Amino acid sequence: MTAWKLGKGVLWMQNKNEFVEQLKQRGYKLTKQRQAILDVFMELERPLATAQHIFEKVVEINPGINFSTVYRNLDMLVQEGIVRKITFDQGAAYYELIDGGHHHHLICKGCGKVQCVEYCPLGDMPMKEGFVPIDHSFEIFGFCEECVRTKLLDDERRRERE
Amino acid sequence: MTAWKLGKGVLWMQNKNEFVEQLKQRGYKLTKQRQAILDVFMELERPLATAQHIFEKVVEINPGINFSTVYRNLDMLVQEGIVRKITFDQGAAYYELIDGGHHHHLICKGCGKVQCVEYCPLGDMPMKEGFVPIDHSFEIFGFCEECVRTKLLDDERRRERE
DNA sequence: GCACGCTATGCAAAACATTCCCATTTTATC
DNA sequence: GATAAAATGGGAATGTTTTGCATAGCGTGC
Repeated sequence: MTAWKLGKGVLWMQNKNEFVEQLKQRGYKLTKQRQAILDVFMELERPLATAQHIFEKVVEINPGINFSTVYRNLDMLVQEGIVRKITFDQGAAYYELIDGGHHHHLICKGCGKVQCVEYCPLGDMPMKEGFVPIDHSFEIFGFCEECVRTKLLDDERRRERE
Repeated sequence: MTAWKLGKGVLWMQNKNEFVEQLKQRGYKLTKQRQAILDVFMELERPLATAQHIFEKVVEINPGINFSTVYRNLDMLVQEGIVRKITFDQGAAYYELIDGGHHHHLICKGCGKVQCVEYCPLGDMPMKEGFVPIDHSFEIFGFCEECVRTKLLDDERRRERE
């Protein structure tokens, strides 16, 4: 239901209103900053974004917004189950909208491209007796088709040189 | 083959020598600091440890060691395929010995206890055409048996109070 | 429309993990 | 023991995230 999945403008706004209603009902105030952050999430061209990335986008809509505000609202959105926070490298955390769909990611070590996969391992996994799973992470790192081609070419050139 | 898995003292040292040989062969020098770090890894009581945790343990063996040295050697061990680095929360990264076995983790959100699971989802997952997987992460968060009991009791008490 | 209470924001500083630089020390080799 | 190369210690720098506090802005009741 976000840009990179459906690309249907109408739905976004519908969803934004839903979100706004949810937030109001839970006692949150609707500030310009929050709206800007939600807007940015709705229009992300890639599934995952860092706080930095989101901040940069939000600044375009609402110049003068502070980084703390972005972080505070990201935390809030995570708390409220609207956004998922995932970390897979030592650097910055990534955030993504939870728009009904649960999915995992193929992450290219070459170009950084992220693709979503529908398969979820939790069903196939024999759960340990007594352990109650709440959440899980599953990310696959490797090389996408284009990068494999590039890499193979590079390796070939390197061998020629040596 | 580490303490928390087999608990057989003899094996550790055997393995340490193996490691040391491997490192020497690859052109690394055997410093006191490196030995201390390896020793610490062999004796970890839990599978996952942060750089901070490792540093603290190493200091006991080799006081005066610097944090940079620990980080540099952790990087080296990861590079050489002796240690795996995993990140699942925004804080510090975790390190674990790769002692032949590939496994994933059940991480308790209550007490922080980490249990290893042998199941690996990569085989069951239909891989996207053209993508070449190199590495992956799969961590399950939830509550362990003890914490579930505690949590259930807590919830009960809370309901009684309200 | 206005005042009020509470929440959210901006700002600056702190906290934290990690990396980098460089002078000095240590290791392996001869 | 001398030497070259590699590793270390120390401290500063970096990048991300959190925090405290004064001020501003939102939503509610009048």
